[in-house]
Amino acid sequence: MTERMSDVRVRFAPSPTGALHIGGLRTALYNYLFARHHGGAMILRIEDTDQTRFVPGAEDYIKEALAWVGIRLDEGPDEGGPYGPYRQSERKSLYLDYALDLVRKGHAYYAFDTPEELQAMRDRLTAAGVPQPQYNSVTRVQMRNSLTLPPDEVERLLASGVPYVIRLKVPRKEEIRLNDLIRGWVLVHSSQVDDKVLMKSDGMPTYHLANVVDDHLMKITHVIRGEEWLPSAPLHILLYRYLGWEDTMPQFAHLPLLLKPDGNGKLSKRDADQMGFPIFPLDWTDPATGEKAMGFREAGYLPEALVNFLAFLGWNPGTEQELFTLDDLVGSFSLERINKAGARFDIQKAQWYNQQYLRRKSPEVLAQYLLESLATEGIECPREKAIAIAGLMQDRITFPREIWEQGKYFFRPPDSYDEKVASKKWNEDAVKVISAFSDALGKERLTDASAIKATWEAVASQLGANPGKIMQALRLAVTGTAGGPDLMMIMEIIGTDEVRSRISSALKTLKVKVA
RNA sequence: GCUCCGUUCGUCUAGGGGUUAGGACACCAGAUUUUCAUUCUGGCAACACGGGUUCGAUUCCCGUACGGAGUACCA
Repeated sequence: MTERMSDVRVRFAPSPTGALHIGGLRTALYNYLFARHHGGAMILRIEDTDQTRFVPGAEDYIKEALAWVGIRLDEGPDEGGPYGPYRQSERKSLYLDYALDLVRKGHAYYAFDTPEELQAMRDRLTAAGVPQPQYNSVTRVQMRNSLTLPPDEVERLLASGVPYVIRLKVPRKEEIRLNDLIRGWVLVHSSQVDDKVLMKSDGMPTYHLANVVDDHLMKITHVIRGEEWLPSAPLHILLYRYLGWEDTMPQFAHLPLLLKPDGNGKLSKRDADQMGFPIFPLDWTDPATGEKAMGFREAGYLPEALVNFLAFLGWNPGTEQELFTLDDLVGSFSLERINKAGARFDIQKAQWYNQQYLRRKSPEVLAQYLLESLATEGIECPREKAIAIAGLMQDRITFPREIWEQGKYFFRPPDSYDEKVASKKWNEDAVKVISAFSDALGKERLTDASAIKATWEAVASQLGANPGKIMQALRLAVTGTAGGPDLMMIMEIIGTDEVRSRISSALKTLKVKVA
């Protein structure tokens, strides 16, 4: 199954126009899972045919994001491979021949219309009541192209170097069928498809041509991409047919979209900003505007949690198992179990996954996160101590940084005290026992939690108090807060001298409530 | 508008002609914990609507509604 080599070849083909969207990451993930499950190849192809939208750094960002979540590439711009280059801009010279081949066969034609002329056509038709004017089998006869112009005029224009595009000549009446692996048979009438531009006037191919040519040349067997491509899939079918590649055409699988958490529509950066969660895998700063966006990595999400969460947005194994590592997913994945309907993005589920994977980490690994937080705070801490703290905090946190955020008292005396607890628990009894406890600590040199606990209980019972009842007051004095891990362990870690100093401060600061 | 795609608890989903419609997240309650968190137990909560087909439909078919995508010399 997973180890067998096969001829399955899939590709993830993003456009380097900015940070990789989380939906794009999921598409990459599904491609990867499918490839690995079948022992096939995973290819990265950069689709940078739009020079106006190119964003420096975007390609590196994409690669780093894929690497972060554990998606390994078999072929790509960096990996190389037998079908390179893997950047479309570097394949530019390839595409024109295929477009010309289509022209020769009568399936494509030159069009010389200027943007103004196109706009005029649309305006005219809109005014005449056509809601969405298209350049197609009926309108092309009124435009300036090699189907309407005399041949010698076409020759002259081509030779004169005026800008032109090559358009696909879509038949007027034809049914185009597509057997989508997720949706089944999809039927589209060719009258709904317009004469798409194949070659732009700058000499670059459009997505449609480049995509089909490259998928064919790279021997792609399965095209797994977002549902937004479904409407143009019939066009691609036509292209394969006219290019003579229908026999080896890849199979298509159009993935359901990731939707906004509430409301409706595609998940967007704006939603993420408003609701305070990331939408990009890694932090991203737009080089043009300087605008920053938060990443899942920097927000404290573990890659295995993101992967598990993303995989389950639109796919499930059909069992009740919820936790899947990347390798588990590779083993269980199948296109048949992908849903048809779009999935709302629920960040709470992502947080739950994060918690689960955080629990599974060793305290040693978690301590590393703590040490990083401490370094930025300028606090030094022995590794052993960090490990002990990480172990205590492990199952009460959702993000690694919370070890520090919720456990500052391990390193600093409280700068304030929880008022609710103070007013409820800081009473004469408590003060009496806590002072006596502090004195007792001063006489002995206790270094472990159980000895400290024994002392606490002894002092309390000597004074006729219930050690449990006034424990909260002690916790308040030592940590300033109401919650946290076992107090005795906390005191062991910070040491009894520090405990005594904190008790003394608390005794001075906190007022005893007069009954 | 038009074309295509979709619709099971609030969310992610399982299921599938006869089920007490299952799980997870979230939420609520109880237990445990000196506290918080964890953990455990329990609870709330769904087949969009209308027609068919059928002994029987949430499941199949057709409509309707609602939602999504596409409709560029962007991908």
